[in-house]
Amino acid sequence: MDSSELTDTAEPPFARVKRYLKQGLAEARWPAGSRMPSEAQLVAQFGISRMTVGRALKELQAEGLIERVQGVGSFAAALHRVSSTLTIRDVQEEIEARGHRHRAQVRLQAVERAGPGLAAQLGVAEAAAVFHTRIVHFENDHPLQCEDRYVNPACAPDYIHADFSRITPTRYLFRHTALWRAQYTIESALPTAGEARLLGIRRAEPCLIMVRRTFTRDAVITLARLVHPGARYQLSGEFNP
Amino acid sequence: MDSSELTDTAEPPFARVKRYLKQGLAEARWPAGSRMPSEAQLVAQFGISRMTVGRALKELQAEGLIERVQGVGSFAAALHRVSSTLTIRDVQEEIEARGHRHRAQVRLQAVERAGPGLAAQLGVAEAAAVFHTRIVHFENDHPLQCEDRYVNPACAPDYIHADFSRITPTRYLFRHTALWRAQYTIESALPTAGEARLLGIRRAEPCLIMVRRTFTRDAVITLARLVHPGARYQLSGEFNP
DNA sequence: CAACTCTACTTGTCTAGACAGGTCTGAGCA
DNA sequence: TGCTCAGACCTGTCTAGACAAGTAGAGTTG
Repeated sequence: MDSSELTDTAEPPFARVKRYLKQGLAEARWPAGSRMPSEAQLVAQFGISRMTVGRALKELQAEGLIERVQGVGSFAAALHRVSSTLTIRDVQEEIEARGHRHRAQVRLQAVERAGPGLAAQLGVAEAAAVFHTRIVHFENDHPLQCEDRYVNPACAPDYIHADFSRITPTRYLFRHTALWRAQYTIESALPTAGEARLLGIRRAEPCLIMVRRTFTRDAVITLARLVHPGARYQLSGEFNP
Repeated sequence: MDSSELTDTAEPPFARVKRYLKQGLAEARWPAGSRMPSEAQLVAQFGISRMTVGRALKELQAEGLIERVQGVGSFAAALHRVSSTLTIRDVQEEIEARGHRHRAQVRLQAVERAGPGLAAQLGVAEAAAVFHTRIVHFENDHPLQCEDRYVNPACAPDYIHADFSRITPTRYLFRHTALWRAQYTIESALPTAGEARLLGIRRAEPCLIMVRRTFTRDAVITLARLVHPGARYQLSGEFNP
């Protein structure tokens, strides 16, 4: 085996340029806000074409590591915000990924008339019919999530007939609607009396609550309130430039 | 003004291809998992070069909308996970972005000896000296965050002399260290007695707690516990493919 | 029937050059 | 002094073609 080919052959040119620049950024060779080498300089330095250098820079820009301004140059980003991708997964998938058993208990599946607040949030007429489900999700027979969900019948007319002990509403809606946009908020609060009962916890136990609204291109699909016992649930993630 | 140039002139070819594919995905013209048009087909359809089509597809892949397999083809992604970028901002920046006033109260700034647990988390020797600060951040004179932070002196030797009523620790560390990686967890829990006192809330009030560790390339910079009163703080975000 | 090979198709990457459009600076002019 | 404008330099985008490498299926061989 030739010892000369450690990173040479395997790594394509654009990746070499990226690695070179990333390393320089990590070592603060180009302090935040300062000017990075121009495309032309990198072309000369690495002996490759401008398209290839451009690709490396474009990807670094997409990762938020540098900022580029047409006509001016590329600059080391002030990493004043650490960002990472927060993935909102289907609760069943999440539980099974941990190697545990998922079970869902349907506590409510009904057609209701929308009150004024709900009608506004779902973008339907007041007193219009909406679907309402309340489902408790268990991880190895411990309640993990209480899912209270309203669905716009215009987007998923058969939602009310689905069997949610077999497929989660999230999965069902992914499969039967064209998702376009989603909004969420995450907060910490106490559960309602009903939620505490369904989750088998005391009313004083703090919960991580996520409220999510998803949209098609021009309508609201669903409004969901997901309540998790604080002691059993946490979001975690990583940032790795 | 010619009415014929609505989207033609302004939109570059690669963006047109992206828009075409995105729209098809949103309309479920290519259901999740199914085969998308190949590069060659798009080249013929749009009359542009393969590099340009490739760019459009590569960006859609980076956005998680499609999956590509060399030698096989491109496929509509099963959007089983809705993901969005969770940005962890400096608390001062966040408050000022809302147009409010930020004030910090330094309650502790000391050198301590690391206990076994802390030493392991910071990657220092047991009983080594570490910096410890506890700061309360106010938004318009309401306590918003209690920040309990340990810092590895090897990464920021002058941290202990900084004036944290003028600059937040987050900002200070961004400026004086080379950030490489960060980890966080978010959970809902009750504050400790001391935290409740500092935040001026009851011990029974749920809090959103973020624990963050940041790293240089080979050492831990800092371990921070950020406690927010649940009633006053929520994370929110959006997902927009 | 099983194993192999060959071929068509796909994505991954690169080149050398081109034009467009934005920014900055300094020279020349009023 | 202050204004304008040309040139230098930068990124943004595109082209036409090339080779590499992976997959799937058809056809061939043992």
